[in-house]
Amino acid sequence: MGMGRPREFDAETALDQAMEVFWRHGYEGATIAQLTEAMGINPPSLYACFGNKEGLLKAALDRYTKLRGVWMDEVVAAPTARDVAERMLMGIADKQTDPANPPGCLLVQGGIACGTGSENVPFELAARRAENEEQLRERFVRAKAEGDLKPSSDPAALARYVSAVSVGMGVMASSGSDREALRQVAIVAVQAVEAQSADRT
Amino acid sequence: MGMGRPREFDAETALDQAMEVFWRHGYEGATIAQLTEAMGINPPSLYACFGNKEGLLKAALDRYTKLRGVWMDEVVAAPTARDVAERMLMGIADKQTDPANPPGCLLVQGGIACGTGSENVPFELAARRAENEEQLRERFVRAKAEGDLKPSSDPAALARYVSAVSVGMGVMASSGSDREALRQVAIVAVQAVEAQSADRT
DNA sequence: CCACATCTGTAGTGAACACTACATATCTGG
DNA sequence: CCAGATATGTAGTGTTCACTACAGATGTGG
Repeated sequence: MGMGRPREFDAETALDQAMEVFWRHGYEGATIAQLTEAMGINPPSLYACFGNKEGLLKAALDRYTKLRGVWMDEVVAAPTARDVAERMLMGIADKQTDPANPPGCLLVQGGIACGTGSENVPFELAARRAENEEQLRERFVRAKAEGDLKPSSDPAALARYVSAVSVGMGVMASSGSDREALRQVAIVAVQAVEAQSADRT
Repeated sequence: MGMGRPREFDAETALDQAMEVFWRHGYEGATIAQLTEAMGINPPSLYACFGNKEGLLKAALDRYTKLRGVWMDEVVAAPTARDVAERMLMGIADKQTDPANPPGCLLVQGGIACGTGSENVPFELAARRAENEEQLRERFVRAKAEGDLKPSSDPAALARYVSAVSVGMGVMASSGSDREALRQVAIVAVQAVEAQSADRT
């Protein structure tokens, strides 16, 4: 029994191309024709490898969040809650306006609303965003335990807040806001975290 | 020359129904079949009255922003910049989780990304959001002139910030966050505006 | 070199979509 | 009551979509 004809394309490279298409056009806005052209393959290869359009999206999301996870680890490694927020939001301002990628964030741009048959795509994206928020929350819980955040502060609320600002910045970026505008938002946003921080002595 | 057969449906009532469909499913997710059913009319009546799907969206947006404008006037009537931000963000937390409407905000839920032939829809939505931001900006400029905001503050950046938080809350609401979660975000967010406010003497 | 398994390209499939032709119905002005 | 004008309901139109049948190509194990 032979092992069959080998695949002629690299799955990860193809995924990167697919990710960019979803990122730029959203889940429903991206067509199979656009995806296959960007990936340099034909539809049967796509379906053999990823199952269907939603399977391809999930694979692209896995890749996106994996790359993103490395960066998030650096973010939460900042010494204080305030620095975590600053590193996160200023980093997002830069990343979401990086000309190497489509503007905004795949987890937002990918789809807030979808039509019949794709209703679970928005929830899939929300679940990925929730992972980021959870990582922030744990970091802020630690910050509170360390006395970095005030005893009156609410780590979960802070994490939700930073996450909400990130998402808002993503929408702004996708609709044309430039890097400077996003940085201004980040700078203001950090001050709310600063207000929850214990005084330096 | 007669005036023709009169319309059998009320345009504003029909628009309210269409608005809800766009709000819940987004521009591309909403189908003409869903829209006509919700509006209680048939496709030819829709096209005779609104031109096409995009014309219907714009009419629905006009109605949405008109209703919203009344509320925004109340928001900017608050005595201080901090109170403006609080009234705005706490109000949004409530409005975006009002069971009488779909969750989130039509200006966000309507469409962040759209496919071929609808690329201008996201920009149309962004333009409407920009109107809100401009109204906030003018209010914050006044607050700075009145000494309510610190001389070092940047009214435009503050307005962008509040607008960004609003959008982020809209995305959260549409993906299942409850009222309490949004209120927590609002409470934290207001503290950034407070940090830009002059000390009360 | 042959049986078999997997991939690839061509060329479609049925379904859903936005939109409309057309006949009919209901109004106004004369 | 008639002519013109506009609205309505039925029943489509062509297009685009995600997805796939099929035949040929390319590999492995015996």
